[in-house]
Amino acid sequence: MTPPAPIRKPRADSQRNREKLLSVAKDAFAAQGPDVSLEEIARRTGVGIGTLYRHFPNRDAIIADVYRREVGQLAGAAAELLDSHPPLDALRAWMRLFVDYIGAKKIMASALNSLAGGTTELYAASGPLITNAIALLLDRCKADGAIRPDAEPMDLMMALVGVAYNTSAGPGWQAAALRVVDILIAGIKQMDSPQAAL
Amino acid sequence: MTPPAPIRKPRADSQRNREKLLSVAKDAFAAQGPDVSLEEIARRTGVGIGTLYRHFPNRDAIIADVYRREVGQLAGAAAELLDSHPPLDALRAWMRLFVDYIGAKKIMASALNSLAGGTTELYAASGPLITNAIALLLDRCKADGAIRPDAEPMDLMMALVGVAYNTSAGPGWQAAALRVVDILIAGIKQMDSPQAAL
DNA sequence: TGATAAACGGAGGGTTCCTCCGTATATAAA
DNA sequence: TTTATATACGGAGGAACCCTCCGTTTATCA
Repeated sequence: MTPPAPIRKPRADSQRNREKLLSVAKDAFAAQGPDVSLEEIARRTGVGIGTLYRHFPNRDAIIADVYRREVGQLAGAAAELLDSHPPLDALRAWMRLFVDYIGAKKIMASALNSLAGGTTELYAASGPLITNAIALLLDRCKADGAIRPDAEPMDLMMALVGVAYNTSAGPGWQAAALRVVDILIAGIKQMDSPQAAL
Repeated sequence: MTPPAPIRKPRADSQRNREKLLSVAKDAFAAQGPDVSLEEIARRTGVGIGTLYRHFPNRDAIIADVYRREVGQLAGAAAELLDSHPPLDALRAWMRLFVDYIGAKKIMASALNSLAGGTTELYAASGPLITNAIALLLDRCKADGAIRPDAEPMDLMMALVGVAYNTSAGPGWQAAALRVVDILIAGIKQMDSPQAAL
């Protein structure tokens, strides 16, 4: 099906530029939110605006690429936590991690948010990663009988995004975020399981 | 302190235009999100861009005004529900209402979200209304012993915004939203109260 | 009916988005 | 090495948008 492999090596300058653009964009987005001027990013990177647009056809594309890796790390943490903690603890720990992580980078929150808004491309890039991570955690918890069997990954995801987004709001947000995580945990516990009484 | 009351009646055309701008803006925001062109709004309204800017010094101002009333209605519903339902039921019903209501108008979600993001003016306009509504509901529930006494209004608010924002995402979002509401309700129930067993 | 404070409208300067295309260069073949 | 060319680069430029400024119009009040 694939036509004979392309003959040429990708040009080195191209790769370099792409890399550097992503790095600059990451900082810019983190510092100024998702509305930074793309021309600004190109300028700071030291390339022409045309170069930026050749690598990333539009703003969403660059956002998606920027935070694909980050989301990957977050998703990876789920498996690690499960290795070292009982399922329910792992779930709680991961949820806190999620809130911290996303809260620190608002772009990601608005990206995850836009799950709804039509910019599906963004979600398509990283949504499944997160969903799978949550699903993994939930499945283990269910296997343990620690949580109700009808809990859906997306349910938690939706709530967490909201919490993460409002993170860093005022003083006390951190405590608030932890409280919400605990409320969610309490809410999905299996009510008639032994642990529920805790 | 106030200087002698102004002598002139406000001009009729001014009020008319302001009203019409708000109405058009409301539809435009609902249909296209918070990034609609203000010139477009002025155009559709049939006034010059200058007129729009005289009435609303910037985009945030117009958003704030547009959704101030809506939020007011939502807040009012809390009291009504409390009149006709037991506290916990009222709370659940109101939360569902919140999700539906905000979900239908993305602007409001992103406005509420921006609670965090620095655009505090937006939140200042309507945030307290919502917070008070939730506080009222929670207080009644606490008085009944139906929920844990440490539940904070903002906690629920944060989670709800996330759910609302992702509302209308894919098929099944509605069911998902209801599930999350129930998870939250379960999470804030007073565990050792009589109702908890339900 | 006039005077005038108030409101209107839109031109215009600045910024950003994204496209297009002539120029430069890294790669591969000679 | 040299040459040919596919590939990438850079930035000018048209369109849309933001918001300001100010000359013109008009609703109010005497």
